[in-house]
Amino acid sequence: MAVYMSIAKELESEVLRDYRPGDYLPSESTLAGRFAVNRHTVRRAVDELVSQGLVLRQQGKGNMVLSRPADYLLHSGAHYTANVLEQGSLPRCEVLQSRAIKASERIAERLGVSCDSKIIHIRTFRRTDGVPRALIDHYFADMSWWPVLKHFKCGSLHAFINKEIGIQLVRKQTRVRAQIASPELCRQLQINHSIPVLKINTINLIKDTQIVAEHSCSNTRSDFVELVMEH
Amino acid sequence: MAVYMSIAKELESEVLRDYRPGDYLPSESTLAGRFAVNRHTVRRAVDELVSQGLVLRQQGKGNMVLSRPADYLLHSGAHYTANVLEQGSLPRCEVLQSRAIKASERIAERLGVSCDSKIIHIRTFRRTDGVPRALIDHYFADMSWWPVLKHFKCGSLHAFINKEIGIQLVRKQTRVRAQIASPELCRQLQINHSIPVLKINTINLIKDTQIVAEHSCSNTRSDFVELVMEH
DNA sequence: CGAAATTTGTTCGTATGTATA
DNA sequence: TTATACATACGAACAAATTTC
Repeated sequence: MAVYMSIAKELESEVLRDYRPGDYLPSESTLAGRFAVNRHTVRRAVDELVSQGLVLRQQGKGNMVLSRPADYLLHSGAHYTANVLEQGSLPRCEVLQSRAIKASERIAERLGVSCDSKIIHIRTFRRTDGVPRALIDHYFADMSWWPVLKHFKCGSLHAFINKEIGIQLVRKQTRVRAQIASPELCRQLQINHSIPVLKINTINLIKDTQIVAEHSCSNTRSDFVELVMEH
Repeated sequence: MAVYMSIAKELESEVLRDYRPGDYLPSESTLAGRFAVNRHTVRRAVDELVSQGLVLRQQGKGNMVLSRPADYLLHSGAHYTANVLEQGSLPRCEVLQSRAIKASERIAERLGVSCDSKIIHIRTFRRTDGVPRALIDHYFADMSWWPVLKHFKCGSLHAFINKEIGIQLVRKQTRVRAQIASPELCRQLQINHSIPVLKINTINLIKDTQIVAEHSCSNTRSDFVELVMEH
């Protein structure tokens, strides 16, 4: 095995055993001295920890140990299980943004409206137990809902629509993919860049019709969440 | 901007414009000559493409351009979409391993059998267009299927069961989560460690009964797969 | 089949730049 | 301002995997 790999493994086990989130590793020069290798070799080892999401590099400052990444959490069996159908219907969420916008090409296609049509965009944020869990963009095709929807502040969005507009939404399609989180999303979800996010896109119809009423796009951190579908 | 970054961007645009999946980049030495930098610098640039999932490093062989990765594909709308229902039913897969084993605690629970029961384990591997796509472990509760199942070599597993045993399997439950790929999985799926894998677990019943016949666990590379569910 | 050439992978050494304390 | 720590870049050498002859 390459020298840097064995150093990486040693550092990893030390970090897991002796360090707490927020602690700093010894400087790269110090580690190079300790392992009697060139600093490049230590850097390559630390690279491994960084790509595992265990450590954050900060120029001029040091290499900080992060809170436990995906792998460790998932094996703890303590993660949260979410039903894919519940997007938009969960009671606990807060509105980050609520506005009328012009539909982008992609959104317009999904909603089945013409490009540059005015649509409603509501961005919500969900946490459970104080932990940021998901950031969801909801798009609604029918601008006549705006006077009502703009007053939605928190709670269950679909329940709000049902109560205030008298319309029930049903899921037509769900698309799921996974990506590494963008820097912006990392900040918002308070995760390390190495933790994947589940991108869950839905299309919702007005019940008993084929009319597309809503398109939602969620970014859900994958380190605590497992999607469940009963067929 | 760092030199390696500008080289990375130049290479990225060239790859997207002039290369097709399976093509090889010029050797690192050649690129170093062309850009008049040290080979380390070119390597660092190629690292960027690798971590984007655009290029695959192969020692002794070269740096291969992969089929379009997440970002590009997702925006082009041209990426591969997989229906979550098709796990086990797709025609193209090869068997890596086929054996009778004792059920682990976790698997036994999912299959609804007692711990240490003998069960069937079949590991299959799926590629499309020559690109590794998923590695799937299938577990079957009924050992009486073994004399038949051990002869399954390739094709569609569920079609094989239907034909040879006369039993149709239907999906009961699907669970999806995302993780960073383990080093072993990286090798098998030929992906970089920074690309997440979708872990898709299913429970399948014998049609028209509540008997659990199969539990499958797939590891699917997420850089060009999107799961689609029609409700 | 085996040796040589090619290509990527690792490690050292050295130097300089940039961010932070 | 100075010292520390990480970031980038060059050069050299050898190892390991693959292809070519």
